[in-house]
Order: sequence, then C-alpha cells, then structure tokens
Amino acid sequence: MVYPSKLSRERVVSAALFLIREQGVDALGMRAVALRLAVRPSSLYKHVVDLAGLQSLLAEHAAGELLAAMDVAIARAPRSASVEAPKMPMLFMANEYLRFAREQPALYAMLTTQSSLMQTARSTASLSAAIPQEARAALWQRLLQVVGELTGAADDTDAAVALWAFLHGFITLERAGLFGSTGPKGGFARGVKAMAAGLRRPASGGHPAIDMPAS
Amino acid sequence: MVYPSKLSRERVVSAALFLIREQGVDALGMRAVALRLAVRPSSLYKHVVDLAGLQSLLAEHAAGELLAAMDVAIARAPRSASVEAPKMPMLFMANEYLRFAREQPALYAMLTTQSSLMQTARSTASLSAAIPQEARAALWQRLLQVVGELTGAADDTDAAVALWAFLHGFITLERAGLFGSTGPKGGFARGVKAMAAGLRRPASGGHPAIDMPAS
DNA sequence: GTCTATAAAATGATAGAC
DNA sequence: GTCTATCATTTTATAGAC
Repeated sequence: MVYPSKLSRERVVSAALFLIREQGVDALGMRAVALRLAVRPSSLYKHVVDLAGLQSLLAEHAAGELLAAMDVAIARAPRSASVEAPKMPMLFMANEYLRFAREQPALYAMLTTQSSLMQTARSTASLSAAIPQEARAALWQRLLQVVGELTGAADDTDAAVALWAFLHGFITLERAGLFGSTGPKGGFARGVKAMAAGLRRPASGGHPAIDMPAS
Repeated sequence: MVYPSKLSRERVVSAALFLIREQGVDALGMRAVALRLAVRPSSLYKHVVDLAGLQSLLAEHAAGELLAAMDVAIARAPRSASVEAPKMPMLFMANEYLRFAREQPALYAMLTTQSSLMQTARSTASLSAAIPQEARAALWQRLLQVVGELTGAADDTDAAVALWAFLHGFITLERAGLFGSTGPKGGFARGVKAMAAGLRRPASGGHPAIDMPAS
C-alpha cells in the first residue's frame, strides 16, 4: 500500500470531540477536523458520510455521556424514610445536568443543536446517518422515570417537560451571557426547589384549576 | 441627483424584519436585505454600520415589541381579593411570553442570539452599535417586578431567573423539535403552575434547607 | 446616496491518480 | 484509503465613479 491507514471512524469522531471542546461548536468543520488529524479533508469522507453525519455521531456520543453521568449521580442520591426522600434523585440529577453542561458546553450543545439539521437537509443521502437517536431516547426515559418518582405518576410527561425546560433554559441563558454581570446567583437552586415542590402532584389532582388565558 | 434616495434606516430595519419573519433568522444577511429592497448590498452601509449593527437594531426592536405585548397582557390580569390573585399577573405574563415567541419565532430569536455577537467581533468598529440595550433592560425590570408581586420580595433575582429559565427553555426546546411527535402537551401550563406555587416564598424563609450537592 | 466592480475569505464536496 | 487538484458556492465589506 502506498497510503497506509491513518484513520478510522473513531479517530475522526475523537478529533471532532477535541475540536469542539477547545474551539467551540462553530469551529466544527471538515477542514478543521482534517487539519487536526494531519490529513486531507477529502480523506474524511471515507469514514463519515457527511458533515451532518459527523454531527449526528457527536450528538449520539454526547447523549451517551450525559446519560452515564446522570446515572452515577442518581445512584448517589440518599434514600431515607424522610418525606423529602422522593425529591432526592431529581435534585441530584438536576445538579449533574447543570454540571455536565457547564463543563462540556460544546458537547451539550451538540445534543440540542443537531435536530435543526433535519431542516437543513442540503443532502438527502445523509438522512440515514441522522436516524440513530437511541441514546437520546434513553435520556428522555430516565428523565421520565426520575420525575415519576417525584410526582408519583408513572408517565408524567408534562412534569418531565416542565423540569427539562427549566434545566435547558437556565443553561442556555447562562451560556449566552444573558444573566448580566451579577450572574444567576441562586437562581438554579431556587428553580429546582420550586419545581420539586410544585410538581409533587399530577395536574389532575391537587390544586383547583386556575383561570388561565387560552394557550 | 442621479441616484434618488430610496432608503432610510427604518426601511432597512423593516425589510430585515420581513426577511427573518418569512425566511428565518439564518436568512438574514446584507445581500438578502438588499435584494428585498431592490438595491445593491453596498448601499446598505450608508444606513447601517454593519451586519452586527443591523442585528443589534433588530434585537432592540424585538425587546420593545415583547415588552409592549407583556404590558398589555399584565394589565388584563384580574385583580381580586382571592389568595390566588397575586399569581395572576405572572400567569398572564408567562402566557403572553409563550404566545409572542410562537407567533414571531425569528424575532424572539434575535433577542437571545444577539449577545453571542459580542464574541464574534470580526469588526471592532461595530461594537459601538451593540451597546444600546435599553429595551432589554426594561424587559428584565418588568420580569423582576411581576415575580416580586408573586413572591413578596422586592428584588427577588433568583426567582426571576428561575421563571425566565423555564420560559426560555420551553420555547427553545419546542422550537428545536425536541419534544418529539407527541408534543409538549400540558407541559407549559404545568411548569408555570409549579413555578407559581413553588416560588411563593423567598429562599430565606419557608421550607427547611434541602441537602443538595455543591453547585 | 446609489451604483459598478472587486477584493478576500471561507466553506462542503467530488473526480481520479496512486 | 489517502492523496492532489479543483469546483462551486457563499459571504461581508470596500473603493471609486456618478
């Protein structure tokens, strides 16, 4: 062989991970990845379908990492006989979610940015590479389960959506620098506690209906 | 005059607003705006500093619109003697925030995307155009005020941050299509109610401290 | 204040030699 | 499986004529 193998799909993905970790999501590109591997851009196309395909692989990796981190954190939540006990897994999960997003902002961004690629769709052939969403589905299942422990309902979609929205929103605003110079202070803990307290009972029971304008 | 005036700053901004409304945020560019005005791209630079400068103008416009819409909604909140009364302005504000973001997604996006321009900074001269953030500051003040009515604390930054994070997060996730095919269902109303109930008392009073891992 | 013309720079992706 | 070479496209922004 004249040109010995330097690459593999793992090496390409790994290089892309280092790239976004150090330079941010916007730095991700075939050229930048190739440069980092000391390889010509065209060589990458033997291991990855597309730029969109590469992004899908990164998103799946991100989902797996986040899920693993969350599982560790949830397992560490103390289980006592206290009335506050059912809150614990949720609190630990929320804290880990924030920690992950703060420590690996670019990786976290891949998780949520990626779906906008469905609308980009310059190439039709790369759609097959965007299909595998196993890890992300598992992530959602874990969220549902932990929130279910809190509210007492098995498939409390609404409650899970509400908590997820808060977590993701806090991270997004913080990262965009929209909290101002003072910083978010205790806003995260405050929101998590409010959710823990306010989501306890499913919508059907509990408080009387509040007059709300139509959504 | 050989070349009669066709443009003004307002007309440029107006064209840009129509553009993002119909084609989305990513379609915003000097070329696209010029095309829409039947004018050469270079002509725009007589009325707008930069692309970044134009984006700043759009963001400021967006903040003004959102603030006005929120004020109308807040004014419509019923004021009764009920225990639930203090929640009302917040509920109405939250609903209007969602409605605005859904009806004018691109305009809402300008509000939050723009600050990332501080990091772009290809041109140093355009920084002066990014300074005016009056409307956005006013928006934050209104949020603080309404949340203050709810919790009873005058400058309850943490509570305002928590609510804002939920609102923005829900909108972001919904728009990214991350809620899946089932849709968010009642997740928004559920979250707002949880916040309304859980934020009632400032962090200092109320519930005993919950053991949380370090943030 | 608008125009023509052009600079300067990125990017993703492909064909074909080896 | 990597290489060279190149295409095709897009973009912001400026200089100078009118």
